[in-house]
Amino acid sequence: MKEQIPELDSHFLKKGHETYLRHISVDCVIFGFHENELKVLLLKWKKGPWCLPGGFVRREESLQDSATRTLQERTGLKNIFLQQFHAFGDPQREKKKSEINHDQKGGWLQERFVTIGYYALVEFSYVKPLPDALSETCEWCDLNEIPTLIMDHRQILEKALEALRLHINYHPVGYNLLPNRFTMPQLQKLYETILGKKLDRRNFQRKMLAYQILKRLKERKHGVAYKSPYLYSFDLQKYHTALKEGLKGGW
Amino acid sequence: MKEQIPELDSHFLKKGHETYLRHISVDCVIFGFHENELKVLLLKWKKGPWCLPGGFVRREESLQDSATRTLQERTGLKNIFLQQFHAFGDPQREKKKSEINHDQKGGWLQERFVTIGYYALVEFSYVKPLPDALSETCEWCDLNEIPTLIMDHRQILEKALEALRLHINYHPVGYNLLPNRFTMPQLQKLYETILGKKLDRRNFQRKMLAYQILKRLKERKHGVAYKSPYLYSFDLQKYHTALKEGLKGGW
DNA sequence: TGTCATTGTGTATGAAGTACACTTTGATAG
DNA sequence: CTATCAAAGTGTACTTCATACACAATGACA
Repeated sequence: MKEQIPELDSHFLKKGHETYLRHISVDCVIFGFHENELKVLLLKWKKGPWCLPGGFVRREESLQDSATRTLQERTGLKNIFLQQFHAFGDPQREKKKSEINHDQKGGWLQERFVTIGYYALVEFSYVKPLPDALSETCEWCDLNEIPTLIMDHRQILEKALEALRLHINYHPVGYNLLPNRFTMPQLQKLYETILGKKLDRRNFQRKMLAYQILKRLKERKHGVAYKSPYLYSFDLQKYHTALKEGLKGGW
Repeated sequence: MKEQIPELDSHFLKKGHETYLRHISVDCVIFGFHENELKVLLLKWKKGPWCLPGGFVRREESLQDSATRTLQERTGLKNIFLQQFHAFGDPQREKKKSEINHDQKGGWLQERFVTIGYYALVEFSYVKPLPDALSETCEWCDLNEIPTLIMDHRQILEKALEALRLHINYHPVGYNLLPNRFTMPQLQKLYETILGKKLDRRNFQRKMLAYQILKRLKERKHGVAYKSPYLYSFDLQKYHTALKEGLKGGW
C-alpha cells in the first residue's frame, strides 16, 4: 500500500518506481493472540486513519519476500508463518485515496495499485510493534474493536480471517500464535476465537490429541486460579508434517 | 501475460502501458469437460511454445473484469464461473522470457510481470476456441497430455487444479462444466477426473442426491450402450445457495 | 432372442462428530 | 487449617456420516 513509506523523502515520492514495481503493493494482516483475544497489528498515521501494514515490491524481489520484509520491519520477527490469500484489484478500492495524499500530483504513488494480501500468524509476546516514518503508532487491536480503516483494508482483513478459517480446517494452527508451552484451554480459546464460535471442551481435547501433534509435559501451569492445567507443547516434527499433508475433519 | 496481445501493433508494443497497468497480467486456466476427460484451453504461438490464455489489466478495469475479457475473447462465452486462486510474483518466473521476445528492448512488455491466476469452468460444447493475433491455435488439451508450457505456466496450471480440488470439497461443481441435462455417471466421472481418483458409484449417488441440488428428469438418455441412465439437471436455485453457503463433507 | 456391459438400488459396519455430567484439583478467603 | 468454588480432567451413549459391498433390471447389439 502506498501509505507505508519506508524512506520518506522526495526521492522516494518522485522516483519510487525506480526501486519498486508500479501499481503493485503488498498488505499484511498480522494476527497475534493475547489474553484470549485475537489481535491484529495496525498502523495509525499521524494524519488520522488506521491501516494495515504494507509495502511495495522491489524490482528484484518476490511478493513473499516483500511481505516478509514488511513483517520484519513492523514486528522485528523473522521466520514467520505467512500465507498469501487474495489479490485486491478493484479500481474503486482507492476512491478515497485523496484523504491519504501526502504528496504532489502525478507521482507514482498517485496511480492505481493492485495489492496482494498476506496474512501472518505471530507470537504476540515476541513482537515489538514498530511504527514507520509516517505512523504515529503501531498497535495490536482486538478483532472485535477494529477502528475504521482506510480504503478497502477492512475488507482485506475480513478476507484474511475467512482464509484463516478455511486454513484451520486442514492444517494445525497454534505454533505461531502461542508460547512454547501452553494449556489445552488456551489452545481451545485460540480455536474458538479464530472460528468465532464455542467448542465443546471434551470433544476439542479428544480431537486435538488425536492429531498427535501435541506433547503433554510433566509440569502443570501453577499460579493460575483454581485447578492447575497441564502444559503442552507441539511436536514440531509431526506439526510440520501435518502442515504439509493436511489434517482430516474440519471444525 | 505478455504473450497474448490483443492488438499487435507498434503502438501496443511501445505504448501499451498507457492503456494497461504495468507489471500486472492475468492468466486464465480454463477447464472444460468432454468425453469424460478434463481439458484445459491452451494457446500455441506461431513461434512455438504453448501457454495459458491471459491478458493485461486496463487502467480502469478490475482484475476480475480483465479475466472475464480474456475469457470472452478466447471462448466467446459470457457469465462464466471464474475464481481467483493465486498471484505469482517470483522474479525468476520470467527467466526464459527471451524465448518469447517479439519486440524491441526497453518496451513495457520487457519488464517484470506479476500475474494473477484465475480458473474458469466452462461448458465444453458451447466454446469455440479463438486464437489471438499472435497464436496459431487455441486448443483444448487433455489434463494428462499437457505440452511444455512457457515460463511458470505449468505451475500455474497445477495450482489452479489444486484450488479447484479444494473448492469442490465445499461447493457444488458441474453446472458450468456439463450440458444442461446429464447423467449421474457423467457427473461422477467429472468428480473423479477433477479429484484424480475413483469413487464408489453408490456412495457417490447417495451423497450427491443428499445435497438436494439435483432434479431427476422423467426422460432417460437413449442411444447409449446398454441400460439407459436417467437424466438429471441442477436445481439452479439450490445450486446457487449451495455455492454461497457451502456444502458439508468433502470428497 | 440371448448376451452382456452398464445402470439402479439397499444394507451392514465402522469411524467420527455431538451431546452431555461427574470427579478432581488447588487457589483463595475466612 | 479448612471450606469453598470455579476451572480442569475424564468417559460414555447416541447420531450422523463414510465405506464397503452384491444382485437385479435394462436396453443396445449381434
